[in-house]
Amino acid sequence: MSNQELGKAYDPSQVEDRWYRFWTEQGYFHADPAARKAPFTIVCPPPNVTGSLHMGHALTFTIQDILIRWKRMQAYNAMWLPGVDHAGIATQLVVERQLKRTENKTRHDLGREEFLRRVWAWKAESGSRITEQLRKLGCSLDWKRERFTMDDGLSAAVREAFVRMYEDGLIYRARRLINWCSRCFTALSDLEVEHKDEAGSLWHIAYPVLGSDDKLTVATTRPETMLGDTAIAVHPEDERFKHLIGKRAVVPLTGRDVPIIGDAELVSKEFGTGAVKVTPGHDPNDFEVGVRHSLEQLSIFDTAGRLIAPAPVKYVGLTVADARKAVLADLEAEAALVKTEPHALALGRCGRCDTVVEPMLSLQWFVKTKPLAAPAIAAVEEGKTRFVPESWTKVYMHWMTNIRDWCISRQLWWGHRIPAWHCAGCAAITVAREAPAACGKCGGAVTQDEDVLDTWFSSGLWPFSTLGWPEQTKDLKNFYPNSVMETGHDILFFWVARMMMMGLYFMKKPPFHTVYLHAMVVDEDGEKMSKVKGNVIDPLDVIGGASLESMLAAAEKAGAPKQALSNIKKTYPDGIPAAGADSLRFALAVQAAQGRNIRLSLQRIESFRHFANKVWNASRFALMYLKGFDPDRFADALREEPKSLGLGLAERWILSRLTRVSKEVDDALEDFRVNEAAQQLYRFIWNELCDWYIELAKPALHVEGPASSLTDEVARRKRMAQGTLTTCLETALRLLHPFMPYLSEEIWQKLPKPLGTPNSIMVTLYPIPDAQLIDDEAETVMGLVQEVVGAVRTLRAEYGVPLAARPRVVVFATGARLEVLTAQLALVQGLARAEVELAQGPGTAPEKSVQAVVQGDVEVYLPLGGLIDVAAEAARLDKELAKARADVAFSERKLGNASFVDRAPAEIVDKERAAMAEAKAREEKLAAALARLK
RNA sequence: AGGCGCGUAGCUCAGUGGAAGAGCACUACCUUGACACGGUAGGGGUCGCCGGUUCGAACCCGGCCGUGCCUACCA
Repeated sequence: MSNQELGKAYDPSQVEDRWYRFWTEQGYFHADPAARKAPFTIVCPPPNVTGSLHMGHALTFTIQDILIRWKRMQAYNAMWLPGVDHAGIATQLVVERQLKRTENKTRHDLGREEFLRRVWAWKAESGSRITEQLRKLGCSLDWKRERFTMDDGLSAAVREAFVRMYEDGLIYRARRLINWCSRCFTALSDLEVEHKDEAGSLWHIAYPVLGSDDKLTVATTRPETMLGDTAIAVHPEDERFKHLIGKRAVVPLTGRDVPIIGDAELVSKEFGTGAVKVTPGHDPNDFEVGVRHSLEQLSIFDTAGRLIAPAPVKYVGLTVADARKAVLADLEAEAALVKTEPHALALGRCGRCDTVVEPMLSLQWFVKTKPLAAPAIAAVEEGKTRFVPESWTKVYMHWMTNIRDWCISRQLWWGHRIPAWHCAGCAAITVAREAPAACGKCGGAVTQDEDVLDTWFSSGLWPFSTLGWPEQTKDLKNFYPNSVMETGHDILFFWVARMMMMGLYFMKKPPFHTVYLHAMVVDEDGEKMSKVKGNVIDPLDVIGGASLESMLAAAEKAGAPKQALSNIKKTYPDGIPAAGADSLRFALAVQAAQGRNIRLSLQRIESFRHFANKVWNASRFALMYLKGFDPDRFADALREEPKSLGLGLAERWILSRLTRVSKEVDDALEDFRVNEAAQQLYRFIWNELCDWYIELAKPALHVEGPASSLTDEVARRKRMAQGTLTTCLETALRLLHPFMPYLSEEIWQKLPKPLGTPNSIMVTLYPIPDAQLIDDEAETVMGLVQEVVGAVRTLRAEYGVPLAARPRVVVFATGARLEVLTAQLALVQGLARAEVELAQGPGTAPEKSVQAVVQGDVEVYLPLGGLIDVAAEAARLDKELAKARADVAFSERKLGNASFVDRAPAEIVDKERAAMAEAKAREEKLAAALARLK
C-alpha cells in the first residue's frame, strides 16, 4: 500500500460500504470448521423477521461484533452465526393487515395454504431487511451460515425435538386454564402476557344463603365472571362464616346455587369481605381451588371474548366489557350490589397487541418443565454456565425454580405445525416425524393437528439446530457449546432459559459457557424508546444521516400519532447529521456499562464522530511525515532489542503507555467491560497520543530537506519519531478495530507496514503487550515535564501572554529533577513555547515575574515585561498557598495518628510522607513569593 | 408482596478501601503547518441521608428516603 494522503475530514460514507464488500469478498467473516484453531462461537439471538433495526439491535450486535472481531484477531476460529426468527404472531399479523388493506380479505378467505404462500412471499420481499441493516453496522457475521427458524433444516429439528420430548413424556396435551388473546385468537404462554397495575373497582355482592335469610357478601374485581361461579369460598377458621361451610348460596342473576366451601389457601380473612366467589373456568386461582374441591368448571366466554351459555340467555352475545355493565346494572336493580370501592388490579395484556387476555379453559399442548429445569439449574450451580453480570444468576435461578408448565400450542397458521395426527375413528393421537398414512392404533384416517408451535420453542433449539442438529455435523461438533450468548436482560427467560433447558436435554451440555446480558437502550430522559412517543433514534438515520422530512415520513408510515410527530419536529428541527457506523458503535460501546441503561442522545453520538475525526487527523498528520520511512527495520529492532534504538524520552514514554493501555483494553474485554475498554482507547488516543506525543514528536519530524542533507543524529531522531508514531498508531488502530472497524481499516491500509502483513486489519493479530516496553522511569520523568509545561502554560494564560510571543521563563530545580529537566529542555521549550533558562535552585526571582511551584521545589518564573497586577498575582498565590497549607495539614494529621503509621501498609505511609514533604516545600516557596510581592 | 438495580460536577455517566474522574455544557484566550469535528487554560462536587466496621469509606455492613425495572394467583 502506498502512503496516500487523507482528506481533511473523515467521511464515513466514502469508506464503509467499500470495506464491507472487501471483507465479504475475501471471505473473512467465514469460519472454516476444519481450521486448527480454538473455536469461539456466538450464535446471534435471532431478531424478528418482521423487525427493522432499532437501537436495541444496534447495541447487541455492536457488542457481539466487538467480541467476535477481538477473538478473531486473537487467532481464535471465530464464528458468529446470523439468522432471523419467524415470529409467529407478529408476522401473521403483519401479513393479515396487508391482506386487509390491499385486498380487503382475511386469512380465512384465502385458506391456510394460500395464506402461508403469501407469508413466504412477504418474507422473501421484506424479511431480509434487518440482515441488510446489520451489514451497514459493520457486523462480521458468517453469512454463509445464515439461518431462519422456518428453514427445512430447522423445521426438521423442531419435529425431532417435539417427537422425542413427546415420547419421553415431556410433552402432553391437556385441558387447562390458559391465557387467551381474543384478538390474536390464540393461546399465549405466561411469558407473553404483560401485567400492569390498572385502576379498577372492588365490587361487594351479596349472595343469598339457601335455606336461610343470611346473605354472604363477596368482593370481586370482575363481577361479570359471577355468571360462571361454581362455589363461594370462606376461610375455614373464620368465625364469621364457619357455620356456613357446607351450605349452598344462590348466585344472583342466574338462579343457580353453589356450595359454600372452606379454603385456607385462597381466602384471606382480612381482605375484602372475607368471602370469595369461585370461578374455576376463568381464574387461575379459582381453577386450583376447583381442582382441590372437585368443583364444576364453567366456560362462559367464547374465543372471541363474548358471553355464551351457561351464562343466562340475557347476556349471551355481549362482550366481556358490556356484560360487566349489564351485570352491575342488574345487581343494582336487585339490591345485591352492596358496595363499590376503588381498587388497583394487575391486568394481563397480550404482549403483542395489548388486548386484555382472558384466562380460558382450553385443550392445548404443554411442555413439562420441571424435569428440564433441574439440569438447567445444576449447570449454573456447577459453574458450567455463568452469567455476566453475575447478579442475573439469582434471577435465573428464581425463575427456573418456580417454573410452570409451558403452553406451546398456538392457534395460528404461521409457524411449525405440531407433528401430531388425530384419528377420526378412535381419537388416538399419533406423534411422528413424518405424516403417518393411518392411525397408529386403529388404522383409521388421520388429520394433522391444526395448531402451530410457540415461536420460542424453535428459538430454544437455536444454539444447536442452526449447526445442523439432529445431524451430527462438523459444525455441531466444533461450535457446540457456543462460547457466549449475548443478549438483553429482557429476554433472559424467553431465550436464555429455554435454550438452557433444550440444550441440556438434547445435547447433554449447556448451550453456552457465558451469558452476557446487557442493559436497555433508552432515550436521553431514561424513557423506553417507542414509536408512539416519537423518541426513537433510528440507527440507520444516525449512520447515514436523515432529513426531518424523511424522519417524519418514516414515523408516519409506522403509524406514529400526531404527538410523536411534533416531538420529532421539536427534537430534530434539522434532521440528523450522518455520523457513520463507527461513531454509533463507539457511542454504544462506551456507554454499555454493566447493569445500567444506556441513555442515548445524538449529542453523545456526535462526540464520538469527533473522536473518529480526531483519529483520522492524527493519522493524516503521521502520513505526512512518513514518506520514505522503512517500517521493517524499526519494527524488528523494537521487537528484539528496543534499548538498541536509543529512543528519546517521549518515545519511551508513549510506547510504555501504549503497552499498558493494550493490556488494560484486553483485560477489560476479557471481563466484558466493553465500556472500559472503549474509554481507555479514547483517552489514550486523544489525551496521550494526540495531545502529548504528536506535539512532542513535531520538532523531530519537522526537519526540512532530504535525509541525505540531515546530520546523522537529526536523521536518526526523525526515524525514531516516525517509527514510534507508526507503531503507536498502527497498534492503536488494531486495538480500536473491534470498536470502529471501518475507520481503523481505512487508515490502517495506508500506513507503512512491515512485509508479510495481511491485507486487512481484521485478520491481523490483536496487540500483545510487550513487557520490554514498560518504562516506569520514562513515565515518571514525563510526569515532571508535563507539570512544568503545565505551570508555564497556566501562567501564560493567566497573564495573557500571546501564543506568538516566545517569552523567557526561568526554572529553578535541584538534584535529579534538575538533571531530568536539563536533559529534556528541548521538549519543555517546545511544549511551553518559551525560552527556558534552567538553573540550580533555590534561586533569586527575576524582576517583575509571576511564579508557580511544581513538585515541591521546582520554581517556575515568568517575567512580565510590563507591570504586574500585584493584587491579582497576590490573590492567585494566596489561593495556591492556601491549598498547599491544607495539603500539609491533611498529611500532618494523618501522620500524627499513631495507629495510621502502625497499621497502614508501609508503602502508603511512605507515600504520605513524600506528599507532606512536597506540600511543605511548596508552601515555603509560595509563602516566600507572596512575601516578596508585598 | 418479594427480588434486583440506581442515586457522584448544570446534564449523561465512569470509578469498589488510601486526599474525586470523563464526555457534553459553561468562561477566557487562540485561524500555532493534523484536526475549529480543533488547541490552551479555567470555574464547578459536604460522592442521597443517618448510623456502623476500619488507622482510613464514594467504595464494605445496617437502616431510611427517592427512583427505575423484573417476578407474583391476593379476590
